[in-house]
Amino acid sequence: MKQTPHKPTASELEILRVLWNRGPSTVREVHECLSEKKELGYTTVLKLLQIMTTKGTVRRNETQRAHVYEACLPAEQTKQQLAGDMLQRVFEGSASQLMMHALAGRKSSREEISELRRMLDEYERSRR
Amino acid sequence: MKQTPHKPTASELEILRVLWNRGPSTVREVHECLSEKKELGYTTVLKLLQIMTTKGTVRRNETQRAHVYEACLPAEQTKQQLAGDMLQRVFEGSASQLMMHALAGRKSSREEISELRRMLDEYERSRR
DNA sequence: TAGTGTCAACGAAAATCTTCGTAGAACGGT
DNA sequence: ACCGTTCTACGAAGATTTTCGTTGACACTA
Repeated sequence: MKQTPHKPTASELEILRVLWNRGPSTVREVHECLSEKKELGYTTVLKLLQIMTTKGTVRRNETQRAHVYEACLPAEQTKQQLAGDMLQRVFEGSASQLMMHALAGRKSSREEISELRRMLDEYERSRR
Repeated sequence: MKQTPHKPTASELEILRVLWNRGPSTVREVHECLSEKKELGYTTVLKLLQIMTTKGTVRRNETQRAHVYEACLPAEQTKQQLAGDMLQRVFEGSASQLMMHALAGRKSSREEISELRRMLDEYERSRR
């Protein structure tokens, strides 16, 4: 048994995002949500959710006929894990490197920049 | 034929990092470099490099008996692609979200914070 | 209660990734 | 010319991911 949370695959992440946005949902609900963006079979979503259940990524409530799925971990925690993982694997732990490459190749508004500064201030304040 | 560069897998990324650090290298050199960190067969590295060659991730010079491999794209470009990809897939394009999650769960030095500020200044300056 | 639609379970195919073993070519020394 | 070493090429096994089709349970309704 692995105790550390599994790193979600690309497809799993799409499903997690739906669950984080909508809260606990049935397969049908998740499927409808994803179908808006891309073609995808109902049973494909079902299977993914079943696999994620065995992995412990999501849990389900079976009291209703249509089982209700829910992410085990809050969005914050998983996102943090993903960002931290990339930070290490790609940028050798340098957050400024990560930011620089994330900002490069996209037009960031002045608002975005000030938002980043504000977050830095806040982080620094809370972090002492 | 896909024109857009392939997103490297985890193993491919490890190899790319060696090539970026060392510059053009033979299989043996890459293998020795990776072996320091983890157990890995020589032919495994060879195979990976052969696959990456067909994918167009690396190119090789065959004039020597031991072929010399080299990354096709500079580190900057690939890292930027990876960071941008995560930015979209995980953080819906919000750079400040990405930054906060990257910083969370690790003790960042004051130097790192000022480095981030400096980087923002520079980005803003160049960006006008 | 027979028909229609919804649902989970199962299995399985196809694609991709990861890892090596083996065979055979090329080379360097004796 | 022969032997051991260093290489590449080939193939293949096992794991994981992604995608569905099919089946049978369940439930609503006419």
